[in-house]
Amino acid sequence: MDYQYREIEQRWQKFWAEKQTYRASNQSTKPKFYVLDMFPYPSGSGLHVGHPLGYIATDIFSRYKRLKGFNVLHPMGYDSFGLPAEQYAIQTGQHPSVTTEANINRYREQLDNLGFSFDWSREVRTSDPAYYRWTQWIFMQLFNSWYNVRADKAEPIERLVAHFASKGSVGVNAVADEEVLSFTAEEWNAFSEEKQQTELLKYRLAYLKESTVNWCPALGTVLANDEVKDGLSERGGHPVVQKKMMQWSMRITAYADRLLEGLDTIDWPEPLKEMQRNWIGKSVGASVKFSVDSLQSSVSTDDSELQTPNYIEVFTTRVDTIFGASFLVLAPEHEWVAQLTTPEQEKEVKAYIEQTQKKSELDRMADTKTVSGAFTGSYAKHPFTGNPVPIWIADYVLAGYGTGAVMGVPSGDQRDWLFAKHFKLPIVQISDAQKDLDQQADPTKEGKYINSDFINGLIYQDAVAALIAKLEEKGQGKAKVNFRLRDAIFGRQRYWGEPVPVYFKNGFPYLIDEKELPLLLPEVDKYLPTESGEPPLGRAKSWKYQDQYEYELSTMPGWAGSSWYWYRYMDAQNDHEFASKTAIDYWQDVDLYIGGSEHATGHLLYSRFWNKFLKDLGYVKVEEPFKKLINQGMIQGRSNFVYRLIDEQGKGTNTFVSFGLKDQYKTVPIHVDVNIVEQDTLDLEKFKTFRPEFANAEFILDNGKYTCGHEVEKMSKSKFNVVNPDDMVERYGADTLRLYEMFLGPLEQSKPWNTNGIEGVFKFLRKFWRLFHDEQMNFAVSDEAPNKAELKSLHKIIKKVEEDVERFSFNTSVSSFMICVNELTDLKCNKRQILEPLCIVLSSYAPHITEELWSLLGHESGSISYAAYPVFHPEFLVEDEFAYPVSINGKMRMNLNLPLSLEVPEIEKAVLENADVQRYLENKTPKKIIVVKGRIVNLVI
RNA sequence: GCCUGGGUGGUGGAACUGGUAGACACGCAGGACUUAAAAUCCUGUUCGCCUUAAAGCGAGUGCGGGUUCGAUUCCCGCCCCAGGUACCA
Repeated sequence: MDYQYREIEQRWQKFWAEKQTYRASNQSTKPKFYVLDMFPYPSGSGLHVGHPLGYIATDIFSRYKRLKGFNVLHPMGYDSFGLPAEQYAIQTGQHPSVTTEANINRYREQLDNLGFSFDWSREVRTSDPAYYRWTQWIFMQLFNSWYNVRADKAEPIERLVAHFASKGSVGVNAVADEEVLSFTAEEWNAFSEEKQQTELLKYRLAYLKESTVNWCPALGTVLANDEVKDGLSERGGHPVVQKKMMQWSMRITAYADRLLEGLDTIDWPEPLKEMQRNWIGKSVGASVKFSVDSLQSSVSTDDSELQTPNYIEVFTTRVDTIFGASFLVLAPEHEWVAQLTTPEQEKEVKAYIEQTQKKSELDRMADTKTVSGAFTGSYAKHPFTGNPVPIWIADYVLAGYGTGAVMGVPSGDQRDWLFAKHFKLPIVQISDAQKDLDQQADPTKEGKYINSDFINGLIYQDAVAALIAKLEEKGQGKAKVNFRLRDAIFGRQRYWGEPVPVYFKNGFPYLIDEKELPLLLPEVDKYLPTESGEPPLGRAKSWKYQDQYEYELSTMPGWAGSSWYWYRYMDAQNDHEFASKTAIDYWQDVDLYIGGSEHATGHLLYSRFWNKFLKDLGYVKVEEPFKKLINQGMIQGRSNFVYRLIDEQGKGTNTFVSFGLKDQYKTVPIHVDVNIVEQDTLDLEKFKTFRPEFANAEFILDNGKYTCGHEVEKMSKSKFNVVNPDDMVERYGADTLRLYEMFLGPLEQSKPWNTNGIEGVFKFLRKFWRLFHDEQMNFAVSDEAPNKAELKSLHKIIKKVEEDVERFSFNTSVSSFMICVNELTDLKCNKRQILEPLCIVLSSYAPHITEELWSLLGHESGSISYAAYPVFHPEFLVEDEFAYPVSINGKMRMNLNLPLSLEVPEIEKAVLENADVQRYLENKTPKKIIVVKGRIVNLVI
């Protein structure tokens, strides 16, 4: 029989499903290996050919590890809460669960088509109540926890309450809101419940607080920082504005340091780690107080808590440059600008503030060249010299970072330098190593300090230490670490998400009882906000706790469900816990995680955060959940174009010009469906039916055919460049598609999809199939003993695939398979002792064809999936002769066959005696002869 | 600007620790089989020069330099492409 890929593939897919071949057990004597894919959001458009790239890689790896004797966990599921289903529901009235279900079924069909070895008994869906019940449960743990800095971990809130009740707020070192109260134990115990709850909320890891949020009016919801790109929403590209709202947040900042340090312990791509480092944005420096007399005197208020202090606090990473500070700059939004502005400067300052307010966020970011600012008229006092330092405002200082105020050191910072030049402020040299200060700032840390009072003559480290000590002594500052990372907003004013398991009593949030989980998403009549602007859950009838207390109306953000899902796979059916202790103890962490780099500062950061939290509470074992991570490259689309001739009026005609001739005419390019183009040649008949307007199309051909132009773009329906994996499977089979996607190039690299090369891989599989068959296509395998050449071929591939898979170089394996099959074809090898192990080696890449041949080889009951990977024997690769490349002056001239047993002097002799070598030498004696045994010979004349 | 990758034939790419650059495919050209097509197989294919041919010569891994017997690989300077990021003090 010829290679009937469709029939073979469907039969084995059914076999695997029925026999549950890939079901993993939580108990095994084998070592464990956990291979995870980033689970997909099941979108309405289904999978295109780019989506399975990572899944194919993980599947090859999983299958390989099974052959190597590992107990492999390789699960799949769906991140099924999210915006698109809800937007669709708003438009059609269709319940999101209905569309989601339909999309999932479609995804499943497409995934099954590719022969993945997923353990589907562990499937998870984040929108399933049996799943989100545990997302809600984790939220409750976060609400019930605080971060103890001394222990450097999260602890139950009861421990904090106990501390307050016995010792008051003294001795508490927590990551908390800024404005926490100081109180004694007696005071705490005398607080009303409301006051106690208000105070505790400032410590909880999941907390409700009025904060400035990214509000997206078009989507009617708030967004997390990572969901906003350049002032627009990541989904849909709608404008986002800043707004103050009561919002649920997650105190991820408590974990900033651990999130940063953890990066050094995990095997992730460097760019990804760098992105997380930048996102966390740790700056080590100092905060320094510059006293301002005018501040205190200008304010009079009785409430001591609200009293304006008599200083401006700045954050700097270069406290060593403090003697070069010739001015202070505040953000225009800084809260004391009005109080600092003198009557004479009022007009100027007001005008400047107005001017900056007019600039949009985008303009302000884009325009970094123009120097602007205004003088407030006030002066601060330099903490060491006591000299007056003028206070300015300028929009290059951001209100949201640090303290919203900086000290201007023009000799050390380029922005300060430009500012000083522009406004003619003094530029003071502070180090003997600084150069060309009339040209630019010189931020060097080398050299010794000058013009710097008591640090004169010191080097950088000593100066910083001396300054910090002095600042602390004077109470004018301290060493400080600043983070860019902000707490993550956790509520979304949307319907299709996990309800927050919280109700309100007297305006204070309380958790529902754990026994009442899951808190089910209620039915609503419409998926829109209420008339009064409440989130959609406000429409639900009798949506009240114990029929009297209002539930929280926001739902959780998309990242909630994906921040712990890898644990659910370990024990997906558990009704009592999110996963049992035994399961977590066994599987521990993810050994290999593959997915896109777009999740760098979202999912991958939140997941690490929740994981660390769960570890603090003792629920999980490891500090980092994903040991090794690989970003697969994006598969871009490759669009094809036809060129429509346009007439004098510039109107499109009915004639289309082939690519090679288009420059001779006036034409416009039009996207054409890549599925009616082969090797860039257009199928003219199919084109006429592509769109009704093309029915009578005429063509100007080039060499009798119509050649299309092409361009690399994002794969999308509107560009007609979407290639569906189902079509590929139909035409070439899943094994071919799997091999081809790997053959395309290195996994991490982004590349355009191009179907052109797939034939080569298809041919390879058929050639492989023919090794097992005679001329009449009857299965024919001999039991003859293999010869040396055959064994060499086999053992080369055994070794190569082992090495390639371990370093995720899947593309080179495919080439090597081709070489191996080409060699065996030339040797006319049909020997069982060669072909049987070869089948095993290839089975992780092409599971269907190898499974079929495996059964034809007589393994009728068992699947090849659990065969043992063949053992590599180096002796079969040993050669006794080697074709030495002989170079003259580094240029390769010839090959010389010599026995490998020869030692260096013998090789030298043999080479020099060779007639061809002599011809090149032209009777000269070489100055030098380099011989590397088994490698090369180089003669220098 | 900064950070991280990367730049190799007509195309995708290979060359893992410095040792025969272009493996393996696609495409293209030519040929075999066939009434024909498909399928399959064979030969050639980095560029340039020379030659009837065999062979030979020269150049060549973004550009310019360096180290080395020998550099796609290491070092210095520059250019370009992709991704990330930003008045972060």
